[in-house]
Amino acid sequence: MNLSIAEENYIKSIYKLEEGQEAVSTNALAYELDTKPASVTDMAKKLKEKKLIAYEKYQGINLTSEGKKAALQIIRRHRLWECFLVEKLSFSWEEVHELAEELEHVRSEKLTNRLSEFLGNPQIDPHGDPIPDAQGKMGKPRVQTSLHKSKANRLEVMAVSDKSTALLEFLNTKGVRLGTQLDVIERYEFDNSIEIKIKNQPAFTISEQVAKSIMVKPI
Amino acid sequence: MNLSIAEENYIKSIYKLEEGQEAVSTNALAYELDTKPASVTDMAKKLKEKKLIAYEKYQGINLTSEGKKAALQIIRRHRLWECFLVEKLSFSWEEVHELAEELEHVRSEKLTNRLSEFLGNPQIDPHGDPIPDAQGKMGKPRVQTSLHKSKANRLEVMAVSDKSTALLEFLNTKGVRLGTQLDVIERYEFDNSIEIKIKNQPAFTISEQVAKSIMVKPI
DNA sequence: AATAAAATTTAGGTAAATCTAAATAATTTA
DNA sequence: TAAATTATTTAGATTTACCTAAATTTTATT
Ligand SMILES: [Mn+2]
Ligand SMILES: [Mn+2]
Ligand SMILES: [Mn+2]
Ligand SMILES: [Mn+2]
Repeated sequence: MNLSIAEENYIKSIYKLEEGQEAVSTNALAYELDTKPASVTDMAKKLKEKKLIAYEKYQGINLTSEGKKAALQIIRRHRLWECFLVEKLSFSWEEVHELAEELEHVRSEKLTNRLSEFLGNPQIDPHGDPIPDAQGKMGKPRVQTSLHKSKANRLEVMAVSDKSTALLEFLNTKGVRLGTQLDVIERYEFDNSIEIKIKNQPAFTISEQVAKSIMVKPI
Repeated sequence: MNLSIAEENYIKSIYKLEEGQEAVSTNALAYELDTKPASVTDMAKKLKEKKLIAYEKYQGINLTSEGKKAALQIIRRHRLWECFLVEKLSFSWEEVHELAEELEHVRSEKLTNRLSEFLGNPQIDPHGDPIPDAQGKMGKPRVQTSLHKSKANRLEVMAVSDKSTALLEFLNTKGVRLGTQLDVIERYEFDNSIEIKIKNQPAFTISEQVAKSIMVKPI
């Protein structure tokens, strides 16, 4: 199955949006890919033709097992390149997503596997996301609780689900990175903002949106 | 100037074919890019519009200085990725050209310069070709003599100008690599084949075509 | 259940990068 | 130099991946 770059980007986005949901809507996919719903409908027909998705008019989209396999390969490449950029080329975690967005489209199993080996077969990427292995098997995300939902108050940062440069830069300035331990000082009901504190640093408040992006586990 | 992948491939090929020639012909470029002359004419109009080439109907193509600058950036990326693949991921010299053909299109100066640094700012790639620096300055190829033209008989292999997998694999089996020293045993006039010998190995004969691809310097 | 609103699809484009076949220009050969 | 050959360009399609505007279907709201 030879996929174009556009097709790969669709497959990857469908995989991401499918998580938890029963089907991916045309509008959601258009928003995720920064394109128009009409374009999504066009592509849906093509991907159905290629048996990568299940799709019926007005019924939303699901990956077939073929499609899932393809998605996992793309995600594997994306996350390995992110590791490479951070660990070997000293990029910061907010810089690597965009570059990996292009590097992920170089389709060579040999390259992918050699890269993985070169990096010591890493299990998680710079944002805390698990990396599928050569067979496409991916460890469950180690945490499924966001700081927003978490009940506990002594927490460790395990992953960041929003990869936007702006958010990751914000977290940099606040000293929040993977492995950071923090205490919840206060949860404000009226806007769901949270005041948190990292040892030896002044406390600060984050919005609901930020709290939803920070994945944590209780210490 | 934002170039598409197709435009970058054209620019790179024009740069390559321009060497020595006064202008690049439509047919030569079509052959190099494995496309049709009519497509080349179309693209020539577009690249002229973008001021990357000088082009008049029936007069052939030349890069402008803008175009040359672009070409050198692409070549820099191509050759740095080839180095990476060979030196860090243990690829063999015949495997890297195709992969670099894709990796070269990831346009990020920061990535390119970090990669160069990571590799120790290499000056030549795995095929013996010089790597342009960040400013686009490239050392003259260290040798311009092919084994075919060379007069001397004790020679060192400095580069291989044909990057086809088949030729490079052939050279592997014969023990010819960068730095290999060899003696010319005999030059056969009737077909321009050459019998050569590498120390401690049986002599063997190469065709004119192969001899033209091996760049050498006298020891 | 009827109507309004929202989501999705269809119809009919466009732009990029190709192609084939035909026309034209340049070059070579006789 | 006229004819033949070769090189190049033009004309007219095709495919991919988009788009806008209009039509249709689904879902939510009276
Ligand atoms: Mn991508
Ligand atoms: Mn990531
Ligand atoms: Mn290329
Ligand atoms: Mn090379």
